[in-house]
Amino acid sequence: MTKSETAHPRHAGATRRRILDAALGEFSTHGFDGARVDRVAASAEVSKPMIYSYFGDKDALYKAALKEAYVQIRAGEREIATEHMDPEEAIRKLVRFTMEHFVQKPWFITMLNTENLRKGETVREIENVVEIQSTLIAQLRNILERGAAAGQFRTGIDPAELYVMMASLCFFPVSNRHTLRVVFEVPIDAAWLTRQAEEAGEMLVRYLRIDPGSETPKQTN
Amino acid sequence: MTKSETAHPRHAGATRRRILDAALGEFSTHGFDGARVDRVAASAEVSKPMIYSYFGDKDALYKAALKEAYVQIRAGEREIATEHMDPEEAIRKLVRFTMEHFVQKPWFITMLNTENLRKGETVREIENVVEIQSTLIAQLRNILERGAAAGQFRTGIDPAELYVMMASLCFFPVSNRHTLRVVFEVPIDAAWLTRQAEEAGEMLVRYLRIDPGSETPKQTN
Amino acid sequence: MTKSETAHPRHAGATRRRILDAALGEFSTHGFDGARVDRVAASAEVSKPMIYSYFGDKDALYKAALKEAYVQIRAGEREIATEHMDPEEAIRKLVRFTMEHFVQKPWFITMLNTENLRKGETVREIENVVEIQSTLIAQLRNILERGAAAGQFRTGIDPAELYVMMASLCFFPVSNRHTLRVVFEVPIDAAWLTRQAEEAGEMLVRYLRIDPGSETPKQTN
Amino acid sequence: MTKSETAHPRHAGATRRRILDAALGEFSTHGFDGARVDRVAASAEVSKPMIYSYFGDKDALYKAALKEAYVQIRAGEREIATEHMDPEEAIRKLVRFTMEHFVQKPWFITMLNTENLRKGETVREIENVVEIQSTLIAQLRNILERGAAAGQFRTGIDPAELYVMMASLCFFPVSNRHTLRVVFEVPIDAAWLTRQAEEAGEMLVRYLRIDPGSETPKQTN
DNA sequence: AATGAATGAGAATTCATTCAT
DNA sequence: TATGAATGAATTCTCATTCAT
Repeated sequence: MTKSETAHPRHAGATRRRILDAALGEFSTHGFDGARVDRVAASAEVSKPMIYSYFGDKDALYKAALKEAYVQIRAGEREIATEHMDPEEAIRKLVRFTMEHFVQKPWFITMLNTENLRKGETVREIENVVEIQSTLIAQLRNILERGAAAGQFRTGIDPAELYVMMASLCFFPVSNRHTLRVVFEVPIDAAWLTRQAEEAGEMLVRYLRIDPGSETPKQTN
Repeated sequence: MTKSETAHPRHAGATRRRILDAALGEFSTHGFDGARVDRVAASAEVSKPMIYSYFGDKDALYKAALKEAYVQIRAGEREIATEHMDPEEAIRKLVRFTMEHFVQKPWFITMLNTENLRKGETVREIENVVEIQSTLIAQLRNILERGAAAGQFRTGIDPAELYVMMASLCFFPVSNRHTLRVVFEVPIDAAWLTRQAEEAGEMLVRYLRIDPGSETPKQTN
Repeated sequence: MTKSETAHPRHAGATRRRILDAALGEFSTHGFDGARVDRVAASAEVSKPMIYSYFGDKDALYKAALKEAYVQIRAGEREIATEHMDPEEAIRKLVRFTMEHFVQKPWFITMLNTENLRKGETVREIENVVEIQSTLIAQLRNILERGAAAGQFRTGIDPAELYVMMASLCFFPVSNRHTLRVVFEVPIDAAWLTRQAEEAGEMLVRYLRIDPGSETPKQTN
Repeated sequence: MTKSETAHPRHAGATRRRILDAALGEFSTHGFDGARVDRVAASAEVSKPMIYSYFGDKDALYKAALKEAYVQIRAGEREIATEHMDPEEAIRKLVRFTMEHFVQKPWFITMLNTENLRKGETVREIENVVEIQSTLIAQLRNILERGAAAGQFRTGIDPAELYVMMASLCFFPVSNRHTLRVVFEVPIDAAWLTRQAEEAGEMLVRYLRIDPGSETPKQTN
């Protein structure tokens, strides 16, 4: 279905980049079916045939844009350094960072939503997806280990699951801000989200901390 | 249902229902732009002109489906009764319930994502949306008050914000299960989600509990 | 690739017919790749979507037109009756008829040429092609048998092969009239073709007649 | 080759040849409208602008390819020598040769079909087409004269018309082999065509031979 | 002489929507 | 109330052709 994204290895320069950026903007704004190749062309200031020449077809363009979304996000993630911070502080920092990331790069969230609506059909086809995996998980593992070693954190916490929790707390309010605003009249803006990130940090830290009374969380079920 | 805002309020009954159900299925499966009026007609076993006669146009059909999504979800929420439970246990129950809700009615999540991609343009137009607002928030308020009164929970927690946190923890792993599965190789299935709900409950309870050492969360930033 | 030509069993009437006739005209005039769906629509006086609704896609339309070409030709062939004629005369009549057929229905020749350029990919897909097989072969078989019984014709002649010879002699000068006219300055017109048919009849008859001197044709190879 | 009528007569040599061969292959395989300049370029291993530089445009390229088809075919025809053969044998040899020619150079047949679909618009424009006229006609004239002089053949046979008959018998089964195979289940392969050529030779010879009984063919119509 | 990059003008196909009955 | 038939306006994708170097 989708042609290779390396169909034109000779094409290198700026044109491909411009198309890719425009495509990322278009797909993240309108979803796959709502995206228009015409608009990508206009926005990239190239003719439509160039898009087909560089990328093959709409599916392939989408695939390239999706991969680009991951690549850009992961590139940003590589910036934060938490290795030498106090574990609790490191967790809070990661949450803040994640929230900011989602707020400042809203296309990432919409790309993920779009791709999940498509049941992940396209991510699956991206080679090396696993390799571009979040570095946050690695950082979380490190923090968890250091926190446990220092007697601050519980043991047995899976970093991937913790990552999902952290991402959840940041993703949802950003992703759903429009409906939340209307339906619950929650005034979601930058300040609200910043505050939410702090609370999420607090929540995660409390979740990780060794319970003064009992080492194992009591099961009330 | 109160007097409907649809174009042809004269229509009622089973046909309208079938169309609405079909539309909800279609929009939630394919998003707004990916949805096909033909498929709605086929799935509802009516002719296309009927849809136009009953609902006006695709936008109006979408609006009706979106409202229906909220209505159905809220109807489900009215079932849970937590008023007489232990506050901690009530929180856990609410989380479990929310997760199950999202898992069993996946169309709700995709409708919300679709609507947020559209920047909430349509929810805004739905009359009485605020009225169909989650009863969960009311329940949370009650639980928080009872917990605080009992000396178990901290005070000053906004129920709406707590609701967002709870929803976040349940929504994200379900909504993003396809990409999470591929990118992080997290084996998201029913069992995983159930476990995640338990952990989310634990997390929320710990977040709410009065901290033995310090009443107010320390700000390390 | 090609959708079923019975996609719209409810569509019956004149519209389908008009499209089919227009398509036959278009494909036979321009070949498959030169044919334009727009022109078919204009010529049939319907909108393009109707064509897609009735036939599926260009391939399927072509398939229907090709089948129609065979059907129409075979229908014409059913008219000639040679059963009770003198065998030699019957042969001559068949040749004359075939030539006239090709001259008066030139779309048949171009459809065959078009289909052969496509290596018969599409005829192969037409159900019951063999059944719409030329009735001429049956007639030839009958004539050959009667001629042989009457001691006029040689035996051992394969009717299909004889049919190919007869068709060859009529097909080629019509099919290639434009190039023949230019390259060999042969003035191919109705009269010329009529005369050619007479000569072809003579040729076939002489080919079939029992050789006065030797029963078996001498092999000089 | 005499001074070419192509747009850029300055070009010559191997590159032009490669393009021409590629074009002949492309046009004969796909027809005019189905032919792709890209494929010609790829197959000739030159860039597309080269093609335009050498030949002008697609029409001109087609024209050159068509002329080339005739030139190559006529070049082949010059090889056979029948001047000193027994007239009957010469006829048989010519038929065999023609059939082989068509079988081994199938691009000729498809080029002719393509050009006839275009109503000979392009042959007409080729300068000197008449000069590259089949040498077979000259040979046939010679054979007919010798045969008549020897009392073997009838007189009054037009060599051009005889050529058309001979060509018909060889052209049609090759040109239409795909449809014949499917529709009449005639197993057309090399052996079948060879046999057909023998029968065609027999047919032509019988057609030409002086009829012992009646000199002039009887007209029964 | 040669080509990588680029595009205008189509061409097939789709889809929300309406007409006629 | 109900629908089979029909279409205008896109939308994706292609292709002959040219530009710039």
